[in-house]
Amino acid sequence: MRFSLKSEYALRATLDLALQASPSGVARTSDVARRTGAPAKFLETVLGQLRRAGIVESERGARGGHRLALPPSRIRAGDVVRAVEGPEALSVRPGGQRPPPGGAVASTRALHHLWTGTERALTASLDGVSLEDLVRRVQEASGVPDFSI
Amino acid sequence: MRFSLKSEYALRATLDLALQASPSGVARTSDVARRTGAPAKFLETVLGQLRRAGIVESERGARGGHRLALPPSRIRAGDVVRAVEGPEALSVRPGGQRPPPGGAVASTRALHHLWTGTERALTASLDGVSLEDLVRRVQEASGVPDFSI
DNA sequence: AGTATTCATATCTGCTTACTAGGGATTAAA
DNA sequence: TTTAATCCCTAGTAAGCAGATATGAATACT
Repeated sequence: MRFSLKSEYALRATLDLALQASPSGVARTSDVARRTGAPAKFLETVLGQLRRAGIVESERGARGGHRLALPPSRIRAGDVVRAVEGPEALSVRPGGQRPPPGGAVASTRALHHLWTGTERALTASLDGVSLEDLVRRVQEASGVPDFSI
Repeated sequence: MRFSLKSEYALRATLDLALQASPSGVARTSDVARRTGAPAKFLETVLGQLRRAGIVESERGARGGHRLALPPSRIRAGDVVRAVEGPEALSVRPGGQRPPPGGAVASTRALHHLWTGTERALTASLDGVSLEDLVRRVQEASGVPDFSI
């Protein structure tokens, strides 16, 4: 049930762009890659997905790069994850949209609620945190060691 | 981020055993398989994992089969999932136990909180529902069509 | 023109999921 | 003793996903 590293890279990258925060400036993929620890070539495709999702925007050519397309307060962690993992990223229900096998109607229906509740909990957790919240966390953490982990 | 069908089968199977509820009786794997829609041979290994986890117990030989090893009120959905998927089943943090790449310390730490909170939400959701709750749901559902889906 | 950068697509290796198949050993009821 | 069942192990397979890597085209600054 792990999220993929791709989600982690996407979150680190958007958080990195939020922290750089030169308002009109863009950051090169290679720099973001270095700062976030993501493989540069892999991050390139990740940033492409984020762009097509409208979360970042890019400038091409020499001096090109990426910047956030929205204020950090309007980008939720869930948005970033869905952008790179697809709209079903937060669906936990096993087997996808497969129809339940004939005999198991009653128990399948009872379990339906379980999965729905789980999905809601997951969504609430990731959509309850914005990039702005994460930026604040990073700023609070610098200088003040965090022992609450 | 889906749970595997194995988890679904394990939950259907334990729920099935809870519903059969002939107190000292056991149910054959083939019968459970038929009622839950799980492939019989696959379910055999699933029930083996549940037995080794202490959630079901078995009797061998003719007239053998499985029954719950605990009262339904003491078996949580999360227990069943962990039994078949391993103790890390509810960890969502990407990349497993890999140490964070050097450059990304600040953002990695901020994201650590995000994943921890998400994990807590997931765990709370699955450990907040017992087999007894699910049995009640099934019983309420029989006769009373459920439109809250 | 030359260089730096993003953009698009394709490819690759290894791992996991969800099975299917088969068979031998053990246990217990009839 | 026969039969019915769990237990345990091996093996294989088709499909998809994870985590990259490769190549080249398009674009823009100098």
